[in-house]
Amino acid sequence: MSRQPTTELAVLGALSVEPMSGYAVRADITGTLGHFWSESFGQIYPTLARLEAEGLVVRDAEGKTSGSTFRLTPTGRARLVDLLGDPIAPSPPRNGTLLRLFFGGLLGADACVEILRESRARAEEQLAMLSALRMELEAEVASDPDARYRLITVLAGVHSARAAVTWADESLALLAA
Amino acid sequence: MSRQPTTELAVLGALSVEPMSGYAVRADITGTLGHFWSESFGQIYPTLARLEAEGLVVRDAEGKTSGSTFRLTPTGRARLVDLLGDPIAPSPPRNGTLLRLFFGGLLGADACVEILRESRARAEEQLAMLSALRMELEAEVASDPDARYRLITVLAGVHSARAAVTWADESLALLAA
DNA sequence: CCGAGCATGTAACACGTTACATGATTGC
DNA sequence: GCAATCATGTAACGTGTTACATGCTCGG
Repeated sequence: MSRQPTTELAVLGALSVEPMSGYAVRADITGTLGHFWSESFGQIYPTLARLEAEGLVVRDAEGKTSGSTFRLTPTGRARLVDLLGDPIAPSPPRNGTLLRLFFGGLLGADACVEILRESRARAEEQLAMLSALRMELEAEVASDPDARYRLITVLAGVHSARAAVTWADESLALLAA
Repeated sequence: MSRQPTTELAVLGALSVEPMSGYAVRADITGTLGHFWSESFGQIYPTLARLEAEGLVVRDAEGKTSGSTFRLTPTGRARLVDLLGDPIAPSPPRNGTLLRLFFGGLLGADACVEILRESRARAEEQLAMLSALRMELEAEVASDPDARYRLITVLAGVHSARAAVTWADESLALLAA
């Protein structure tokens, strides 16, 4: 495996919006990309250090008061565009819920019903949250065409959550029959 | 992290259907659970060795002719049911395609359209494959009620693929506007 | 006899999380 | 003053993949 710079991509992407501290990068990623991406500090700080060493970001140290602010260099921005151009190998699927349901015969119908109900509830929550986000973004698109890209990622979540709800319902009906 | 025995679960599950070699376990997982699970040899063989040491599986060595066959012991089966009972922590989401699209403004609309078209094509393929599987399983359910559980996992894939197709279409329309 | 597929395993590596350690700043 | 949050980092660990090494068997 010739190295898959997904964390690097996420970090550079976050910094492309505006310069910020490592801590803020993490907050930004959990907040804004939260429904389809995640990073931990243990990844972010080493990555930032490496990016700094490679000249893709610079650190504006503000004395010793608060932490430093990382800013994308022109090289860094170019690198980001490069990375966005490369296709990302899809990660092998690993869905623990489906794995359990597949062997549902050993577990019993009641337990499976429970699993499905939980899945449905989680999906419904997601759906509500993302639907709200979707409306916000749809309003934003009028003034900022680039908001469409953010809207697209939210739409993916909406469709996926909706599918999960109808799947759970259909499956529950199947087990009830 | 108190250890997440997902591989163990998958291996025990595969062996619960019928005894087989490690090689066959891998083939079974890629074939039958392929659309929502994956394991590599590097995981399977060490796991089998450990399970054997713990007395959860036994190895029926057939001389030196072909490889050995692994069989679930009663303890192993009990352990499988145990594992199926435990809730599985959902893995943090990491969707590379959405990550790229989120920063689509830097990449350009044409490239994003290309990404969406590819996603759509992949989803359509999946949909065709799983729809066929679905029909097979629906026929099977009449004679074997336990086939419902396998059907449920296929339905999940069908719904998810369908959602992916409509999402891609909607997003393409958004970028065309 | 030779190549394809069956079969088993190991070693190196990549990736990611959790837990820990440490300290500054800010609002109550 | 104290708690919460901002901020930076490291170390240990778990988990998973890829690549390599090795040998058998069976059909053509």
